[in-house]
Amino acid sequence: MRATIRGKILESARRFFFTKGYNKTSIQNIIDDVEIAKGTFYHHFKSKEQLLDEISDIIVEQKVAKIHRDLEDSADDAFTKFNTFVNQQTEWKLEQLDLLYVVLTAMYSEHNILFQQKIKEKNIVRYLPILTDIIKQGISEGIFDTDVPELMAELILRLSIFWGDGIAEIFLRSSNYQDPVRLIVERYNLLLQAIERLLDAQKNLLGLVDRSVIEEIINYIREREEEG
Amino acid sequence: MRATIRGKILESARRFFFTKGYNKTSIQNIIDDVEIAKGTFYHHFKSKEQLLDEISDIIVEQKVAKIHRDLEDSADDAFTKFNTFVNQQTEWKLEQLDLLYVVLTAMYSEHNILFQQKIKEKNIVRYLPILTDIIKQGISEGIFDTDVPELMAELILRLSIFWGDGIAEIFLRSSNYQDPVRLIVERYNLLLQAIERLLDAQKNLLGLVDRSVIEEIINYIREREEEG
DNA sequence: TTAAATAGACCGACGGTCGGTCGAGAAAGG
DNA sequence: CCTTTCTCGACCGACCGTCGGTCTATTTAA
Repeated sequence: MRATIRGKILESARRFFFTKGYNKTSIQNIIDDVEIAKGTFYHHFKSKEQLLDEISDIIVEQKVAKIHRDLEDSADDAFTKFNTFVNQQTEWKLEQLDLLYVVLTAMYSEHNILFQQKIKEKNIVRYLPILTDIIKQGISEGIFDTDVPELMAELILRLSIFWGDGIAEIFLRSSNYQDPVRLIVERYNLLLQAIERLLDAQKNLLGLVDRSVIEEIINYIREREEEG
Repeated sequence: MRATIRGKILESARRFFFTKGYNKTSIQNIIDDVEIAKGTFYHHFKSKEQLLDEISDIIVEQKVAKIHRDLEDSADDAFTKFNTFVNQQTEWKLEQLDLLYVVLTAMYSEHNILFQQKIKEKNIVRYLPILTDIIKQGISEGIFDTDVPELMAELILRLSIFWGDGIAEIFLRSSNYQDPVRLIVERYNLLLQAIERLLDAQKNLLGLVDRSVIEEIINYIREREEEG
């Protein structure tokens, strides 16, 4: 599949979007990289934005597929499932630590807002049923309490995503802060505490943050910055 | 101020951004409208983005100034101040009902994501100290409870803003829903309930939603849509 | 006289279009 | 069964209009 022209375009564009940003990536960049002509590109994609849509779809679908794999046939209680759900979000960051700084920089630049937004929207749509199920299970197990599980799931998703923006900003400007690790841990913990309160959770969700993980990431970013 | 070329440019651009969107508004549109030449524009603004920055500044500052006026020298308790703070956000919508549909459509189109984001960021920065003060007052009055008032204020702001996106979407697609008013009231109330839980509020913040207000807005939008 | 303001021709880069080439495989003819 | 003809669509790249932005000349006002 990746051997086809279409696949090569997607692959190349994805790399460009993640390193240069969507706006800053020109169709010319992509066709030079894949070594095809303008017309060939527009034979396969009707517009630059269609390309963006397909790529953001692929990214979200890959993540969702992994969550489903992690959760399927699980006999875990809602509390454990919730942790699986949360941890899955940070796993990628560690696996791809060498890419994280570049990706975060590109993702949160002004040239990538559309890409960012597409992924956010798709994340909400795809994660919503998963989180809703977990919350409903938690209600029936008596550890969560809310009248509107689906709406509350959406609220928590939106909060987490938008809150994540603030955390990413600290990552990116970590050299501007005295103790970025503390700030991030503080923020991360507050999010968990907030979710606890929102779900009226009977079990403690806190203590999930692995401080050393955040230190590792920050140190990595610091090194990268020193290198230039 | 509005008689100067600079003021006219800002005024014209603001109108274009709110009706056509930032991306779709060309410098040519603006200079044709104000009847000046390219060079004149670039004498006053170094880039299109600087224009966007100034306009989003103006918008946010106007709203913040009004909140400050509403809250200054107030002897109200935190609960009342919180209501003032919340209501201020919906007042504008009613005052400018004739513009609301156009503005919402433009604001939430893909051609205006940057504008949207700039305003959101500036909203957070400028509202944060105001909300923080209210929460701190509430803590000292014993009606709110949180260890980190400032962080919690930021979290609530981010949540409200991102949640507002979801509500705006329903407004815009209200003809697709059986009962958009119910959906919006439901969502609005959930936000208030969420804030209550986040602040561990001792007083009830609910019941603040004026259902008739939302009905009025929806009906107005419906009429507009029927007109074409 | 000089500095600020205004003008508009001009530039390169961009996303997107369009007429056209060309080779593989189906269809038709022997 | 082989050969010729025809059809299809992947691929090409010159070209277009639009855009944000620059530059230099001219006007205006202090």
